[in-house]
Amino acid sequence: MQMAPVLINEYRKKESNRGAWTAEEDQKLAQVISIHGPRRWKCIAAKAGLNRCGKSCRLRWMNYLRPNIKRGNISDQEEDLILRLHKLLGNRWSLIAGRLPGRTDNEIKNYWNSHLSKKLKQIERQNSGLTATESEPKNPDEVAQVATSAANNREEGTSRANEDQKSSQLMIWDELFDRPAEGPLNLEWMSKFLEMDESWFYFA
DNA sequence: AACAACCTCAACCGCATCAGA
DNA sequence: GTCTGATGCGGTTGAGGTTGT
Repeated sequence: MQMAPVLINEYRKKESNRGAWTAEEDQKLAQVISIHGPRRWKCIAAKAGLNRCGKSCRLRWMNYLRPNIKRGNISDQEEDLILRLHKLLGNRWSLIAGRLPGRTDNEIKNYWNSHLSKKLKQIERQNSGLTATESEPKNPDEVAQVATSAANNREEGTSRANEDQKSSQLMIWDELFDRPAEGPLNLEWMSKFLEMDESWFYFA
């Protein structure tokens, strides 16, 4: 039996709450998760008395209520990292988010779609306006390097001690990132990269 | 002030994968 | 081996806010 779209929507509305979460719902959800832990989302939704599906509860927790969620603007360093990781991993947002503590895959995906994809397109357009020789990348990282040069420049204001520490860490960092450009992606390298401790990504 | 166009981001959807029965 | 429910992921949508005319 085929339902008209409007009827389907009405039916769904009666089934469960949809749309933005209220503070009350957040509170109920957080309370139940604090007792039972973040699993068995269907049960959690029922226990919290929320007229929401488990999936919706999970998403709300993962993207908003979870502790240590970092909210607010993406820093230059984070943007640099996203660009590099996206170049490496493609649209594997959860993997990228895994290397950015406190950031969610949804947040990074949104940031990419609204900011970075445009930024890259703009850079590509600029490059296409140059001569063939000028526009030819010096190495495969060029696009990301151009996009992040401003961020790197801003780092000049940091203290000397931090600079020394950064430069040594960046050498290793760059070595890791440069390696795949030399040839096909190396699985050993990839797994090494993905297992790296989060602290590698923050030089503060 | 009013409207349109654009932007941002929370939330939803469908599909794939995993784990347990 | 198969089924089923739970979970995770990436793509997409749409409401609300902002900016431009």
